[in-house]
Amino acid sequence: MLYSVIVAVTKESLIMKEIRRNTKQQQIILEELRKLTSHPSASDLYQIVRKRVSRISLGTVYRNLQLLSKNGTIRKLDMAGREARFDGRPDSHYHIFCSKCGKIGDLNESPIVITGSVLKEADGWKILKHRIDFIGVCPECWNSFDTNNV
Amino acid sequence: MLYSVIVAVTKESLIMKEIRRNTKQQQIILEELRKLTSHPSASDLYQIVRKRVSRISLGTVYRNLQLLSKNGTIRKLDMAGREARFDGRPDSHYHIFCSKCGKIGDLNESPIVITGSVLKEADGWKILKHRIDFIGVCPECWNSFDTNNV
DNA sequence: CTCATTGCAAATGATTTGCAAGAAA
DNA sequence: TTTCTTGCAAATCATTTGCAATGAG
Repeated sequence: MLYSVIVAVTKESLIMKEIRRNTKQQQIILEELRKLTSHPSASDLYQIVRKRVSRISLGTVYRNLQLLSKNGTIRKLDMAGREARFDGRPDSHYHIFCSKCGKIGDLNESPIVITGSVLKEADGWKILKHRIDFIGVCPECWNSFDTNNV
Repeated sequence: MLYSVIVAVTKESLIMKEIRRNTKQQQIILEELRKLTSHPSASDLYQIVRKRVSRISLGTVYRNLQLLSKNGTIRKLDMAGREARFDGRPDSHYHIFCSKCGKIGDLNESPIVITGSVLKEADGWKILKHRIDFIGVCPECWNSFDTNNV
C-alpha cells in the first residue's frame, strides 16, 4: 500500500506528499547531494553514489532525484543549460550562474531587495510565485582574467 | 569570408556580433516567430515555417534560432528538461509560466518592483545581470477551475 | 506476503552535426 | 568564385520507461 499525506488543499488540486519506502539508494543519493555545494547533475551524482552502491543504475538516480524534488526535499535548477542540476540545500536562497565556466553558486547575501506591492494578478494571470536567478562571473574565472589576460 | 563587428569589449573577451548571409529561411523564421505571442518551440516553428518553405529542415530551424538568440535578436526561454521556447519580442519584459497547462505569457505590467541597491558583487561573484520569472495560472486555466471544479 | 523500487536495457525526445549540394555576396 | 547555409540523415545527449527480479514494511 502507498501511504499519502495531504499537505495542502488548493482550489486547483490536492497536493499530496507521498511517504515512500526508505531505500538505501535514496538515502545515499540524498546524503551525497547534501555534502556538495556544486549543484551536480544527475550523472555527476551517479558517479559519486556508485562508489557506495556499486550496482546502482542511472535510472534509479533519476527516479529518486525526481521524487525528492517533487516533494520539496531538494531543488531542481532550471535554466542550468543542457542537463538539469540539483541542489540539496533546503533553505530558500538565490543562485548565480557563471557565464564563463558554467559553475553554479549559492548566494548568501541577497543582492536584490524586492519591495513594493507584489501583485497577485497581472494581465489576467494569477501569480503564485516568482523566481530570481543571477548571471555573473565566479571568483575563479574573474581572477584568471586578472592574471592571464591583458 | 565571414564579416564580424565588435559590439563590445569586456575584460572577459571580445563579444562579436556576426553579420551573416541573409537567407530566405532565416528571414521567414524570424518573421513567423514575430507574428506569435505563444513562445513556440523549435518544432512548433518548424511546422509553421514549413508552410512557406516546404523543403526547410528542422535542423535549419534550430541553427537559425540559435544564431538569432546568440546575437540577441530573439530570446530563448529554457526550463531544464523541457524543450526550449522562443520569444521574438525584442523588448525586455517578464514571463509567466502556467503551472497547469505550461503556457508562457508575456507580462506587460510589472508585478514586482525592484528597489534597493543592486549589488555588483556578492559572495565574491561579479553580478552581470539577473532574471525574474513568474509561475502562476493563466486566465483560461483559472476560469476552467471556476466552472468545472467544486 | 505485497507491491513499491531497483537494475538493466531499450526507447524517447530534443538538439546537434557531417557532408554534399545549393545559394548569397 | 568563394564559402556560408541548407537539407538530409545519422549521431548525440539527457531523461524516461518496460519488465522481471529484489527488498522494504
